[in-house]
Amino acid sequence: MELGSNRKSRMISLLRNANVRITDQRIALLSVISEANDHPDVLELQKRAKKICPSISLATVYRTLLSFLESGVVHRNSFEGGGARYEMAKEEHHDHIIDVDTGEVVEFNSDIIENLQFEIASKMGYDVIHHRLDLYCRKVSK
Amino acid sequence: MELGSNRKSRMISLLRNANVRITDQRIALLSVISEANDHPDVLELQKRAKKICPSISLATVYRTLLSFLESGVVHRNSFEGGGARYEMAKEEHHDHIIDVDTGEVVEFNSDIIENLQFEIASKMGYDVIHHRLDLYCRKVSK
DNA sequence: AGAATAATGATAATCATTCTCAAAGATAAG
DNA sequence: CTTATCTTTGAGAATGATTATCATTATTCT
Repeated sequence: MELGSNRKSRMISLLRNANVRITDQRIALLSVISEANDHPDVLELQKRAKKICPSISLATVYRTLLSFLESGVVHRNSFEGGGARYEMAKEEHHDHIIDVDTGEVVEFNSDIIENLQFEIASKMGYDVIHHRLDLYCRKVSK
Repeated sequence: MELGSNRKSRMISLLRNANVRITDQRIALLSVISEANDHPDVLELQKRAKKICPSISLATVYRTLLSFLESGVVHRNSFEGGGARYEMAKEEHHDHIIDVDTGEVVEFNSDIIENLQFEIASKMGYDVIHHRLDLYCRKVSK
């Protein structure tokens, strides 16, 4: 599979900003993550990246995800059962509903909850560095 | 170390309720967990249980924790970094503040947040099966 | 282009956890 | 209290996810 040169140059400039070398595997992975609207795990990301860069190894996927994580480009979600799942970092924080039957993930956010968290932590003498709210749910049978 | 017979018989009756055979390792583990007011991991639990039942193996700790988990006697917390940490199940749900510097865990609860969660899930067509809210925090430097 | 430096692929190592199975222990019936 | 039955245990192997190692290859700088 070929990557549109428009998309490709967007990936390259993102990588330049992150101050890392431009490689085919990084372009492929970044492209795949930014294209995804689900929350794929490492194996799924490798599978998708291979369509663009067939040689990409699992080690490189892990390494690259870690560096993306550290530079704040992606977020890592460690839900119960199975490995970590990744998504593009977004401006506003959000939380997750995980469908316990299908593994599907949907996002939501609540400023009220968010503010209550900071209030509670503050009252107890803490600054919140980061936080996670996961709702393991089942679809309501109508 | 010897277990007071008072404590011991309390453990035994808890185990009888759970409908499992009474063994020294189960008595030891249950005693250690119900005594703990921190959130120990598996290795720490084995270490503490060994003081009461020196022969207890890691496999048995894992197995027993799983059975306690399934019968609802304990809760398992999978915080970031490191293995799962356990605590006695309590009547009311609570959430956790994890000190990112020390690993120390403190509990809190907020009915308002709790209710908002259910409301949000419901609005999106889901029933909440279980949920977790973890605040990774740092102590405010005064 | 060539030297310097960083990234890659393959695989070994690590860590947490679960599985396997023979031996030991607990429970139930006589 | 002894035997027969069925469960649990301990030791170590197996698994799954992730990270480390290292020689080879690719990227960047001059």
